[in-house]
Amino acid sequence: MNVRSLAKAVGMSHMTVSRALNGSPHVAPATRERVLRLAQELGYEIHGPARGLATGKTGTVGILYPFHRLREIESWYTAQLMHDIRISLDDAGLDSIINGYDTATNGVEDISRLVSQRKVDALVVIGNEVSREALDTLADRHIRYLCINPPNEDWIYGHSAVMIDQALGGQLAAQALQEYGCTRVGTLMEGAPQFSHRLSGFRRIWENHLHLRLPDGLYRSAYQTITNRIASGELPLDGLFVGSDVSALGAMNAIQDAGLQVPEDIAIIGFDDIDSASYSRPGLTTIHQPRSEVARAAAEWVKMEQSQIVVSPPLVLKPWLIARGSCP
Amino acid sequence: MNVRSLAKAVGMSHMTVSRALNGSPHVAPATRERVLRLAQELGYEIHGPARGLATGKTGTVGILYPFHRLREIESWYTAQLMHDIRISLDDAGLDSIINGYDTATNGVEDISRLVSQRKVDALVVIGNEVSREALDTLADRHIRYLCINPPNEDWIYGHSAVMIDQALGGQLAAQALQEYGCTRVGTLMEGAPQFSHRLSGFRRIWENHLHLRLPDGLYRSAYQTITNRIASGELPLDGLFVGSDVSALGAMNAIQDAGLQVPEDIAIIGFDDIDSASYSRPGLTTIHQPRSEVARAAAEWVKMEQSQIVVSPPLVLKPWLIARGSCP
DNA sequence: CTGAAAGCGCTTACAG
DNA sequence: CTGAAAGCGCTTACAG
Repeated sequence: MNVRSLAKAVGMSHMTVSRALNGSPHVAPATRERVLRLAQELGYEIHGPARGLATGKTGTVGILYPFHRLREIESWYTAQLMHDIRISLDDAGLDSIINGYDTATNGVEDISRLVSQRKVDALVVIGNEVSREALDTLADRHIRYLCINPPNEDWIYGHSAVMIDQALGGQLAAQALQEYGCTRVGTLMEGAPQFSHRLSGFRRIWENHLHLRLPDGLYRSAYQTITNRIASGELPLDGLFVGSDVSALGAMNAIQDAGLQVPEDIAIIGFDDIDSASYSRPGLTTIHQPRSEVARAAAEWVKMEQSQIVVSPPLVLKPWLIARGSCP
Repeated sequence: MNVRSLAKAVGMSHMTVSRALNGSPHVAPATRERVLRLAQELGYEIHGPARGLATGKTGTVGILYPFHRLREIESWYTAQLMHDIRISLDDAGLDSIINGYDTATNGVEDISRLVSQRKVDALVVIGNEVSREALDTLADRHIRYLCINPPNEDWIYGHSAVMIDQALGGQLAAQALQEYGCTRVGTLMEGAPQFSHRLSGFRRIWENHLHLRLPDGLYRSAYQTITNRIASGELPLDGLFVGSDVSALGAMNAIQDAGLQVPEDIAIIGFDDIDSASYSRPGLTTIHQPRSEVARAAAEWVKMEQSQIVVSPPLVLKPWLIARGSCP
């Protein structure tokens, strides 16, 4: 069943059928009606690749996230964010090819392949791990892309992006620990760029604090780091700001398993507000990243971008604090 | 840059170039070399839709999961399973379009659209929520599909499927509670088919038990149900088998928030073995579903299916118990 | 081992 | 408002 056989069934040329199917204004309303009804009855569905070949549009968007296959997708925040973006795109009538990119090589080929092969019309690139070179190359090749939560560096202002004010998030956490009456605070997080920004915001309030650096974002690394510190008596803190909720849960469990009380002995604040932040006991006080707003903005951009190439100025969204039991 | 311009650069017809690119044996090795090198240098990438139109293959697989947009993707198990499947397909050189299907309407159109539009070559349909009618229609239309964790009904044996022995999982949980010395046990889960099977396995060991039915798989429903029971003094149990880890975490928190001890007062066993089962305190004893094996089997099937349509007999994998602190 | 022809199912641009 | 021609970039036959 293709346009030609459908046209024969309707009794007109395949061009009229094509126009009717695509909602062209140059079709008599009665004609359109008949075409649509018969298409429905005969179960006609347009052939995507054929349309794609003729128009250059696929109706599909690529969603790329860090960590090709290097490690488990341990970041629930990313998983949930991708889901939100996919739903938003779906509402806009677009399908999503989801893929990972390798943060070790950060190869541009890896990232641009789906567009080069014309499997997608545009790219939504998630994560701080994307390199400036990769983005510049995408721009040079006139590839349509939107960065979600990209590096908060100055050069990002030349690219389309939706991002969260990471420094503000860190500052909110710092202010909260201050208000809770903490006197000796620490920070625990990876060294990647977004964490540096969270940290710099934190330092606007607390100039002096113990900083512990994590090798990665895994639960067990945070657990181990804190356990070791406590064992060697080197955790003289009453407040701890952790760079992600998963790490914060690891830290909180380590503290409790060592016989200390949260928040009585140490108050904890995480970052992300993933679902399980509310499943722990005590619940995890954390900095909420507005996921659905980000997703909505991404879908908006894709829709706009379909009519014209736009490099909109980066959209910066504000995070906020969610208070739960891990702080007094 | 298309095959023709590449052919001109190489100095031969576009057909030879096409053959070289596709690894046809009917090309002189030296010729192939030159073509591949120049393709690389000039940054030639094949045009996916064009190849798709000519061959009928897209190199893309659709992964469908339940709950189109009806509710949050609260099932981490499903999220992680999809990720595993995507990685396996990626290893096989296939891209993945990820989409949801609506379990309320269970419309076949909803599920078959990607294939009808030729956006994907095959479908991996996840979940117990798919209807027999939907699967039969897929078969009638000669659509290639594989069910992951489909209903454990007899009729599923006419379809390609990879599934987990749900009843065995329930039985393992029952045996464990028995070995731990529990005397009055209960079960807590939704009414959907896979849960019925888990329950039937459980009943092979325990004929008498309190059964509590959940309206859905959300954390808060389990939390609320248990909290209400305890408040009204109607939870005379020392062992509880919960149909999913998310619900089990809700139940465990409700029990602990009510001042009872896990596992001293009540032992708890969940189902799925999601990441956060090991983040809770105590850790959650649970039935492990072999996710990566399922993912690997799915990728195998897609590869086989590319050469021929096969309705392989359903593959049934065995779950096993993971002991953590929520049982004595 | 290599090439000229025809076609996959659509749409854009040009006629009427 | 409707139609005949040409083309999107590839590949599958069919020739040599």
